[in-house]
Amino acid sequence: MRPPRANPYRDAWAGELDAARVGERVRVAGWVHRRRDHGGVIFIDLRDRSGIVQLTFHPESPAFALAERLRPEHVVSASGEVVRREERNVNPNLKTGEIEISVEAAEHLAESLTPPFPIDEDGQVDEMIRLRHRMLDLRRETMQDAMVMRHTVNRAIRDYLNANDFLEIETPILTRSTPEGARDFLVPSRLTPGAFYALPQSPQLFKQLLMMSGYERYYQIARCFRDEDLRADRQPEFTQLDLEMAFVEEEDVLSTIEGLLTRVFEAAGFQAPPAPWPRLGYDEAMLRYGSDKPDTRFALEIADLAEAVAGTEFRVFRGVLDGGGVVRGFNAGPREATRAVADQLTEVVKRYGAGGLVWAVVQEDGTWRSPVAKALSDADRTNIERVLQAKAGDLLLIVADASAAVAATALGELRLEVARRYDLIPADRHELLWVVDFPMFEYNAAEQRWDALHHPFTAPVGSFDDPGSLRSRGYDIVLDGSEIGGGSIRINRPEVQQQVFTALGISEEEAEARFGFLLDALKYGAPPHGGLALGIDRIVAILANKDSIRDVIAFPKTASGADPLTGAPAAVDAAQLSEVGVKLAVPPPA
RNA sequence: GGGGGCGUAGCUCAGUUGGUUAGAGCGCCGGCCUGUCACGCCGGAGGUCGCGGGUUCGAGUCCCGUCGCUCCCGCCA
Repeated sequence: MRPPRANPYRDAWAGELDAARVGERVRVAGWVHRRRDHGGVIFIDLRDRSGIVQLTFHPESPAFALAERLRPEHVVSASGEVVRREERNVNPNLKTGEIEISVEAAEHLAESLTPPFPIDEDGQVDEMIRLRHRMLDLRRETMQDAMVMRHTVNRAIRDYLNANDFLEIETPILTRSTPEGARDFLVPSRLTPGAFYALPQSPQLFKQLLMMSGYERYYQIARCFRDEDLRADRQPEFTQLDLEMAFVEEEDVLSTIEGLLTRVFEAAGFQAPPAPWPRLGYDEAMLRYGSDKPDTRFALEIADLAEAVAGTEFRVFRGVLDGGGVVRGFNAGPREATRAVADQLTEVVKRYGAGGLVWAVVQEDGTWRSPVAKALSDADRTNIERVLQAKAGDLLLIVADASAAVAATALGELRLEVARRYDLIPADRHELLWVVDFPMFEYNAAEQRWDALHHPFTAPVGSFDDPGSLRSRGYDIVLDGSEIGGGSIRINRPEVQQQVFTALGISEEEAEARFGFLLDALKYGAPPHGGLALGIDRIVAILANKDSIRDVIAFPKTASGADPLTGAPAAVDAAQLSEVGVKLAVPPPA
């Protein structure tokens, strides 16, 4: 860090002092991190953003009386000589451990209540308490590191895109509902009582309009809002790098993002695998990994077993196959599968809708230890072993289900569970890949209609005569089994856009009412264009090795959408409601 | 909307089969201490056992309800 401008508070960063400064007089300022009072000499670890330095107060110093009153988190400015510590007093655990400041004068700038939890340790404190006192939580080194990491990522993004002729343009926060599929946050309009703005789920339509307006390359680090239930990796407001390019096809966007993320990784201190990264078809991803965001840091690949058991008499397999279902499985490797383990693994596949799990351990004599050992013929077992490349001791896990999607998801989650349980995920490696060739639509059986898998502005490939066979020009980027972004080449012809709306069951009138402005824009010369959005919170969480994106957001919400620091959301007074023309149908919260 | 886990001192936790006055470590306060760096030693304060109800002679402990936090399913890119 550059030296701070000298003023009455300080002229040096605490954490950057070193032996080269010995003999100089410096002034530092910050918070009391720890205090060690030896009666005759008092040591204060002074913390600022740059780190920690030890202040030494001797009894003959005029500042000694002040040091006796200092307590953790008090704010103090101190000046004195940088002195080299005697050899035996050097602290090798401290960056500034070779020196200390012998304080000659100090000013007590602020006192502090006793903090509700320790600032100087990295122990697990209840998250509710951390969030209620977030200003203290953010003082902790691990949180400062996370915020710096986030800044580093944002800066690398801006540097890269600015250098590649992108324009940073802001789009509205008060807008109208965009059809990303999630519930909107609504803001009542005072000037048009009874009407509501929606907070953007993404800047999707605006960035497309910007392409049509001729800006060609746009980006924005954009706040997005979705009123859905929260998770460790989902907040009601989150941040995306939103990006769009005109006159491009898939490969242009993908290679731009590969360059960008390589740069971001480098800035964060990680080596990204060399680009281009693998492009994996959606169908293949679902078959081999049971997921549209496969974690390829470990193998455990899923294989189709329909052929292997084509001649089976085993009722479960026979019934599923005859009914058009699938039988798939994977080799979990040499595992000691106790009854308890098998039960727990079965629970996993059941949670995702599968009827059950077939498991088997191949024994030294070639027989199977398995509940279904007797139900399967020698040929069945031999064929399965061949496809799954089974060796003695291997645990084989098989799911049969009428629905290929259910079997895929169940096995995909089981694959992750096995990897976690047996510690098969290398902690120090990062894997990036693209998933491409998504279906354009998926059938929503409950509502008896087609839904867009991506969003309705994604360019389709194929014939609308069979909506289920249409592919989209969409792509997702996956990091270590987390979807960190996605995008597509968009529709740039109005008649195609109308076809998609029709296929989705959106009438011309409704399309006109909701997205008339987009359809209009398409009629005035829309260039081919496409782009992508990256989830900044998730990327930073992975790079900072945090389990929850809350740990990389300065002021996040709890799982119930509340902010314990400010008390949001909160009741508002009657006059405010009246001004915006809103009457409550429920009593306001206390 | 559904399922799991958790809630005891400021923090992290222990608390037996339901049994007297609810404990520990850290932190805090006071005293001592001139080379510590998780300083040390001595002493002390600090509790609506989340909240409400019930069972019981007696509830931190059992039951019912409720609130909050959290993880997951649904939902959501």
